[in-house]
Amino acid sequence: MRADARRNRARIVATAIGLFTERGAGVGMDEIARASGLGVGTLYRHFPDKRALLVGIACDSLRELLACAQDAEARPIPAWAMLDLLVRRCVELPLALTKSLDGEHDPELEELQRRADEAIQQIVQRAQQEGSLRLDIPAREVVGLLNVAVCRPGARAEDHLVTVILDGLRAAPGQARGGSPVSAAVAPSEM
Amino acid sequence: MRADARRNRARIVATAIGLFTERGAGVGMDEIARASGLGVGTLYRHFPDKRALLVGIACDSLRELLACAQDAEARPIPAWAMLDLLVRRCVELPLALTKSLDGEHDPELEELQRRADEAIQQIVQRAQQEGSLRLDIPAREVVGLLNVAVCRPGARAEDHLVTVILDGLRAAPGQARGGSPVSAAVAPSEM
Amino acid sequence: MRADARRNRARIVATAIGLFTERGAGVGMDEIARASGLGVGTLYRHFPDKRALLVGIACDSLRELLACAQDAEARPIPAWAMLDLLVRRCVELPLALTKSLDGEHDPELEELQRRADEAIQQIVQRAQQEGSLRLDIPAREVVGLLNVAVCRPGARAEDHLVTVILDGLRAAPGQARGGSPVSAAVAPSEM
Amino acid sequence: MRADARRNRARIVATAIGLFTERGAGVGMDEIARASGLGVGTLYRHFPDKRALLVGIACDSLRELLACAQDAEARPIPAWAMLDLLVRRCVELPLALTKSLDGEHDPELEELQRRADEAIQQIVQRAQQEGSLRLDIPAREVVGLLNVAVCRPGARAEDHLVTVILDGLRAAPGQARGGSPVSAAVAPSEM
DNA sequence: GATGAATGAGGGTTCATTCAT
DNA sequence: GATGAATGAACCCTCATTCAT
Repeated sequence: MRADARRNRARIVATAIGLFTERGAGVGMDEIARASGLGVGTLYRHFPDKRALLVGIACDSLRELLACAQDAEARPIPAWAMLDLLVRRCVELPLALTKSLDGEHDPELEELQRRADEAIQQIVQRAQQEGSLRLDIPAREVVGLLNVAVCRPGARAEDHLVTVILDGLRAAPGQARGGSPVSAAVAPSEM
Repeated sequence: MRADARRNRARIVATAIGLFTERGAGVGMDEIARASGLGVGTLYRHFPDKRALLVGIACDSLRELLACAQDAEARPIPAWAMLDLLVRRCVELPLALTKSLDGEHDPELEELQRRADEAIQQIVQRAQQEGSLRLDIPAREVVGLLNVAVCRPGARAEDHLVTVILDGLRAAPGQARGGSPVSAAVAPSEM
Repeated sequence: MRADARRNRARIVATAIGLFTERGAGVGMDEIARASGLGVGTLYRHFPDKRALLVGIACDSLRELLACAQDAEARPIPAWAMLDLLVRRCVELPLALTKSLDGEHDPELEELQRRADEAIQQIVQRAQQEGSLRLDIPAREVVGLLNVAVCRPGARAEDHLVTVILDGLRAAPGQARGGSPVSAAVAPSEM
Repeated sequence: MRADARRNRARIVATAIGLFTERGAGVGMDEIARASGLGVGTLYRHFPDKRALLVGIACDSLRELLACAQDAEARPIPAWAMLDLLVRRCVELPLALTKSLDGEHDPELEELQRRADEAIQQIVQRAQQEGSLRLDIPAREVVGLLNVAVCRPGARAEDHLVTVILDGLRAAPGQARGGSPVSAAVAPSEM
C-alpha cells in the first residue's frame, strides 16, 4: 500500500469516527468523503461499502481494546485494577458503533469480538477468583454488561455510570451478594 | 373515535413497538402498516408522520412510567424500594425508542419528559435522604444514569445490569463512598 | 331529488367554486367536503369523482353563459353591445376551471361547449356584419381569443385586459385592419 | 462542470420545458427523468427539488426576456416597435410556467422578475411618451396585462390574441381613449 | 488511482376513491 | 342516506453504490 493510500485511509477512518460518533451511523458516505477531503470513489476504493467502513472502524477499536487488555494484564496489579483500567480506557474508544453492526457476519470482526470477549472475561474471572468481583453473576454476563456501559454514545471515562457499575460489580467485603435485590429492597432489615 | 379506529390505532402502536424494539427506528412505515394488516393511509391518518408515531409511543411510555412512579410512591415502603420497583418496571417499557427522538421538540413529549425526570428525581432524593442511596452523585445525574440502564434495547427487569447499577447506587452501610474509584482500585489496601 | 339533497349539492358546488377559484383545481376533495360541512362520502354521492365535480361546475357555468347570451341577444341593442355585455358578464363566471378539463370527454360538457361557442360566434358574426368588429380575424378565432380573456383566474369585469381586448377587436372606424402589426410597427410612417 | 453534466442539464431543462408546457407543472419528476433518458438521481443532482427545476426554467426564461428587451432597446426604432418585437418574442418563451410559481420566494427569481418588469415598464412608458400607446392605462398595469397575453400555455407569436391586445393598446390616432367601453358600446352614436 | 456524476431502489407522504359503520 | 375511516397508487426525494472521465 502506497504512502498516500495509507494516509487517505487514515483520514477516512478518523473523519468517519468523528462523524459517526457525533451524529450516528446514519451519516452519508458522500459527507464522509467530503469531510475527508476526498471523492466518494476514493472512499469506496478503501472500503467496498458502508458496512465495510463500519466494520473496519469496529475492528480497529477492538484491536485497540485487545492491546489495552494485554497492557493491563502485563502490569503487576490486581485483576480488579486491570479491569478498572481497561474499562476506563475502552470507554474512550468508538465502540458504540459496534451496536449498528448487530447481525453482521464479517469473519475478521467476529474473530476480534471473540478474542476481545475472551480477554475481558479472563480478567473478570481472575477478579472473581481474587475475591474483588462479585460471584453471583457469571463472568460471561459481566462481560456483556460491561459492553453496555462501554458501548454507549457519549460515554466518558469519568462517567458516573462507569463508576456505579464498577462499584456494583465490586464484591462487598465480608458479605455475600446475590439475594434478589427486589426482595432485599423491601426487607425490613434494609431500612 | 369509532370502535374500529381505536382498535386499529392500538394495533398500529403494538406492531410499531414490536418492530421498532426488534429492529430499531429505521423500520419503514409501509412495513409497519403491512405488519398491522392495514394500509399506509390508515397509519398516516392516526399519526401524521413517522416522527409523530415515535413521539406517540414515547409519550405513552412516559405516561406509563409516571403511573408507575405514582403507584410506587403511594406504597408504604422506603424510597429505595420505590426506586427499585420503578426501575424494574420501566425496563419493560419501550423507552429505548426515546433515544431516536433526541432532537425532537414536541411540547407534549418535552412536558412528559420533564415530569418523568422530576418524579424519578424526587424518589432518588428521598432515597438519598433516608441514607439508602449514595450521596456522592447528584440526584440529577443519578436520574440520567438510570435512563441509560432503562432506555436500552433489550433490557429486562431481571437483567444483571439493572441489579448491578442498583447495587452500585446503594449506599454502602457504614462506609463513605466517593473516593476516586480508579486510584482506589490500584491502592494496595484493596488487595 | 329530496330537498336536503338539492341543498347539499348546492353547498358543495358553491364551496368548490370558491376554493377552486381561490387556490386552483388542486384543492383536495376532503377539504371541499369539510368546507361544505359534509363528509367526503356525501360529496362522492353527488359527484362520482373529482372530474365530475369540475365538469358539473363547468356545465353550470356554461349554462349560465348561454343564459347570458340569450339575454343579450334579446335586447334591442347592436351586436357589439351584446358582445361587450356578454364578455363582461362571463368574466365573473368560474370559467377558468374549464382549463383544467382540457382533454375531458363528457358528452354534456362537450354539447354545452359547442352551444356556447356557437352562441358567442353568432354574436361575433353579427358584430362583424354590422361593421363594429374587425373582419381580419375569423369569427371562430375571435371566440377562442375571448375564451382566453375570460377563462382566466382572477379576471374581473373592469379588468383593463378585457377593455384592451375589446378595443383591439373593435373595427377601427374608417381604416382597414389587417396588416402585419410587426411590419406595421417598424414602418416609418408610424413614427 | 463536466461536459456530460452540462449536456445532461441541458437535456433535463429541454425535456422539462417540453413536458411542463404540454401537460402542466403536475408532470412528475420520475417522468421527466425517464423522458430525459436519465435516472431521477441525476435530475436531483442538477436541481435539488422540483421547485428548483421550475424556478431554474423560469429564471432562464426571464434572462432570455431581459436579453430580448436589451436587444430591442438597442435598435433605432420607436418604442412601440420595441414593445411589439419584445412581446412577439416573449410569447415563444416558456413563461407560462411562471404561473405555477406564484408564492415562491426565490431571491434570484424575484430579482429577475423585478428587472424584467422594470425593463418592460420602461419601454411601455416610452411608448406612452411617444404617443403610440394609450395613456388611460397606467404603465404598471400594461405590464401586468401583457404578462397575461404572454404567460399563456400554447401562446404563439402569430397568435391573433397578441395582435388584438397590441392593437387594443395602441393609441388611437387623433382620438382620446378612456371612456368606459361599456357605455360607449351602447351609445347610439356607435351604431 | 482519484474524482464526482449517474443510477435507481426504497422510504416518507398525499390524496382520489371505496366501504364499513 | 350520511359519515369519515381505510385504502393504495403515485409522488417527491435520499443515499448507497457504480462508472465514465
